[in-house]
Amino acid sequence: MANRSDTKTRILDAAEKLFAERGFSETSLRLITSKAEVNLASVNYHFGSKKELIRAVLARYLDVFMPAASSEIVSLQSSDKDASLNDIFSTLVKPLLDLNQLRSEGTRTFLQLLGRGYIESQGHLRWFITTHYGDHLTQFVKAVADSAPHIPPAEMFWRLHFTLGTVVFTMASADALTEIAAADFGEHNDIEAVIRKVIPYLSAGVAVPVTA
Amino acid sequence: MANRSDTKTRILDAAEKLFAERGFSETSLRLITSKAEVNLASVNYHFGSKKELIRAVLARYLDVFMPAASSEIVSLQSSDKDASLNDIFSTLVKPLLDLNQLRSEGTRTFLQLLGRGYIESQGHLRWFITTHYGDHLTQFVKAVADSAPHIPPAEMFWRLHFTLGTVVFTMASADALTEIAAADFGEHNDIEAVIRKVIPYLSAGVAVPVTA
DNA sequence: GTTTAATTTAAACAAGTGTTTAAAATACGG
DNA sequence: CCGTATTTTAAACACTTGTTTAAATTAAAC
Repeated sequence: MANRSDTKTRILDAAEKLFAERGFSETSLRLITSKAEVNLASVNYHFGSKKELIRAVLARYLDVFMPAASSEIVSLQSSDKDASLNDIFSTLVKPLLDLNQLRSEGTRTFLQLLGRGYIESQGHLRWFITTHYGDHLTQFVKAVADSAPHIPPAEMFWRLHFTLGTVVFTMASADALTEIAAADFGEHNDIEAVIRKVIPYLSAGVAVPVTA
Repeated sequence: MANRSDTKTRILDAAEKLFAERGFSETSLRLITSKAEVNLASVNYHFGSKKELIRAVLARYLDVFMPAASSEIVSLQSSDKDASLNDIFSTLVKPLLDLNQLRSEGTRTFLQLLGRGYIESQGHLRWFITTHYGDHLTQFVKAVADSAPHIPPAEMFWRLHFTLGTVVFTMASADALTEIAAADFGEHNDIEAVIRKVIPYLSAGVAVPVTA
C-alpha cells in the first residue's frame, strides 16, 4: 500500500491528532493505526514502543517551537531591556501561530499535546522535555523573573506553575470551551483569540505584589 | 471479615486516596479492593459500577463542601455589599480547610479529586456535578461577576475557566510542587499555604482590565 | 432454631491493551 | 535480474481491565 517511509509520517499525523483530542493513555495503538491506515505492528517497528511514539510526536513540534521561541526572546531582550511581562508572554505568540504553517491546526494541536503531556506524565515525558529542552526553559524563566524583580524566587516558582496550570488546562479543554463560548455568547474564537485572552490574565497574576 | 456496611466505607476510603493520587482511569478496581482488603466483586455489589463509585467518592465531599461554601458566601454578601474578589475567593478557605476534620488530608484529597475529575471527565462527572450542585455554582459565579462588574460576561467566562485551570492543575500536582519548593527554596508549605498563595494570583488575573 | 434475606467469596467471562513472531511482500544495490 | 535488506502483514501472545455468576457465608426475622 502506502509508499515506504510515508508510513512513519502517517502514524505521527494520526497519533498527534488523537493524542491531542483524547489524551495518551486513552488512545490505543489500534485506533491510531486504523486511522492512519497502516498495520498495527508498524508502530513498534518504526518507533519501538508507544512511549517512544509519544515522545516522537512531541519532539516533532518542540524541535521547531523551542528554538523559534528562544530566538524571539533573545531579540526582544536586545531591543528592549525593560520588557514587560506582557511583552515576554506575547513573544511566544508568533512561534506558536507559526506552527499552523507546519501542519493544519498545528498551534492548537501542539498546545493540547503539551497540556496532555503535563497532565498525564508519569515522569518519562517530564524527563524527556527537561533534558532535551531545559536550556530553553531556563532562559524563558529567567526572562520572566527579570521583568518582575519585585517577586521573590520562591514566590515566582509558584506563580509560574500557576501559569503553567492555566495554559495547560485551558488548552486541553480548548475545544469544549470555544464551543460553549460560541453557544452561550455568540463568540467564535480560534486558538489565537484564546491565546490573546489568556496573556493579560497570566501577566497580572504573575506580577501582582506579594501580600504581607 | 470486616463487619457489614463497613465494607462500603473501606472501599470509599481506599478509592478516594488512590483516585486523588493517580487519577480515575489509572486506578483499577483490583488495586482499590486490595488496599481496602475487601473482595473485588463488592464494588459492583455496593456501587453498581466504577463510574458510580467515582461519583460516590466525589459526592461524599461535595455534599459537605458545597452547602458550607454557599452559606459562607451568603453571609459575606449580607455583611459586606462591596466585597472584593479576594474576599470572595478567601470565603472558600474555611469550608475547604474544614474538610480536614472530615477526614485526614481531606482538603488536599478533595481538591485533587476535583482536579482529576475536571481533567479526566468524559462528560459523566461534569454532568453529575452541574446537575447536583449547579445552583451553588451559579451562585458563586454571580458573586464573582458582581464584584468585578467591569468585566463583560463573555470575558468573565474565559477568566473563570482560566481560574479553574490554575486551581485544578495546582492541586493535582500539589504533592510534587511542595516537594520541589521544599528542596529548592527550603519552603515547607502545607495545602493551606498553597491556597493562600494562589488567591491573590487568581484575583489579579480575573480583575485585570480588558485591553482594547 | 429455622427460614429468609443480605452480603461475601472465588472463579470465570468478554473485551481490550501493548508487544512479539515469523512469513509474505516490497524495495534496493550490484 | 538476482540476492539481500527493508518493510508490511496477519496472527498470536501475555496481560490487564470492569463485570457477572453462582455457591458459600453471615446476619436478621420470626
